[in-house]
Amino acid sequence: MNRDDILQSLIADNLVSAPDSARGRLLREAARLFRDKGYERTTVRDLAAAVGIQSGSLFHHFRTKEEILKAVMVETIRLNTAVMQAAMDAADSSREKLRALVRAELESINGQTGEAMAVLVYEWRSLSETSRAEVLKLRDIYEALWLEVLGSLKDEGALAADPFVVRRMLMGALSWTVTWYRPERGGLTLDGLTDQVVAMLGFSQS
Amino acid sequence: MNRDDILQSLIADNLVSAPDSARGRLLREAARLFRDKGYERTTVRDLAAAVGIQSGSLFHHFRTKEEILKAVMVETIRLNTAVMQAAMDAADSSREKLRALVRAELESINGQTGEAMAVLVYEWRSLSETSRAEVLKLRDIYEALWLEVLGSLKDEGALAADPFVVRRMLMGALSWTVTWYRPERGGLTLDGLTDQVVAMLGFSQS
DNA sequence: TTACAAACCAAGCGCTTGCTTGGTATCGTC
DNA sequence: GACGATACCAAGCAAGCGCTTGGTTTGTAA
Repeated sequence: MNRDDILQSLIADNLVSAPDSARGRLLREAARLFRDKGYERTTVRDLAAAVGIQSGSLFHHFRTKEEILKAVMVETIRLNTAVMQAAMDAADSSREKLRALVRAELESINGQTGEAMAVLVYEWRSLSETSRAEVLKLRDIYEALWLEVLGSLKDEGALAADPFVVRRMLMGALSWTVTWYRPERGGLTLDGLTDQVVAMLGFSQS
Repeated sequence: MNRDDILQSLIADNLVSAPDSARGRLLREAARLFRDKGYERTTVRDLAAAVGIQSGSLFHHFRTKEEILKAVMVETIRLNTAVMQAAMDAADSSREKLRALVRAELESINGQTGEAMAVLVYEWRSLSETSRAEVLKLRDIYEALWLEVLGSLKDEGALAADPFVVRRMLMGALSWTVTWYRPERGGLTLDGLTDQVVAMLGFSQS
């Protein structure tokens, strides 16, 4: 099951919006604007202009501006959790599973969902208390995948540090790539970057 | 030369403001507010109230709100560059230097300058183009320290991955600790966390 | 063709924002 | 004790903000 099949299945279950729907297009533009200018600096007029409607018309689709931010985050987490689950299932050994997770997360961050992932990392403070709790709950599922694999590696003696700490460190390190990694202008491919991360952790390549 | 001596010397050179001066107190409160609510969500009225003056009076000390943000960032970088330089100089081997840098950066992020460090990481988008260039230039000096040590480790065969990539990954990982590391409620001390990071990189403790 | 809901527009309201202005204490200095 | 600089207050302005409103167009299905 590849990335596109997963997306289609999530769309069918109404868990994420189709990219070519009105809602999907707005969320994509919103993610881009939120990442580039920040949530607060992005006005509802900016958002409306990006999809070619009047600012007031936005509120036919979403009740508040914050609801747009929340939707960007929720749909992104849903998609990426599913993608990473699939990537993990496809791998056999713990080492390969780790590599698959790293690779998948780098792809999420630096690929098509990159804008939304950056929003997820940098704009959580702009969420209301209740929305934040909702998003955090979804992220816990995501997090559990990592802890499972890192726990196995620890048990196998392949990992020296604490799985919990390593997961957090990796999350920071991988998220941060969005600020500097530019695959288009530079020799380092996504696979190459994955190799570097795995090597950094002291795992030789499989 | 300890942290306090370094601070005093920087104050004497007018490179950072004294913590008990009017300017210093404002910058400290600003860092706290910017971290907690974000730069955009923090109003000049919030800032003024935090130091007990009227909002208009702020503009006697700073020309614009953005100048406050920039000052927070610039002074923080100056202090931390000096602290890390000292930490590095005090260590002998490359491995010890790396440990000293990790430990010093974790202390910057999770200690007294933690609020300002978080601002540095999360609020750079709120800077104007020109201010951003200025701040980035200062950060390059900071960055060079790391590359020096990581380069040595690579030459010694102690590091498998590319120093440049490792530095970026470490920067992300260490910065990210600000979102989850809570020394006050949990067994992990700063030294313990430093151990974990060094272990994660495959270096045994010295 | 009719009926009705979804999608959108044009206009603007009420409020908050960063910042300005004119004036007033407070202070060290000669 | 007069003076100038520094630090501050009280009031408010112009602009921009999220969001509302009343009405019009578009799409869909009987």
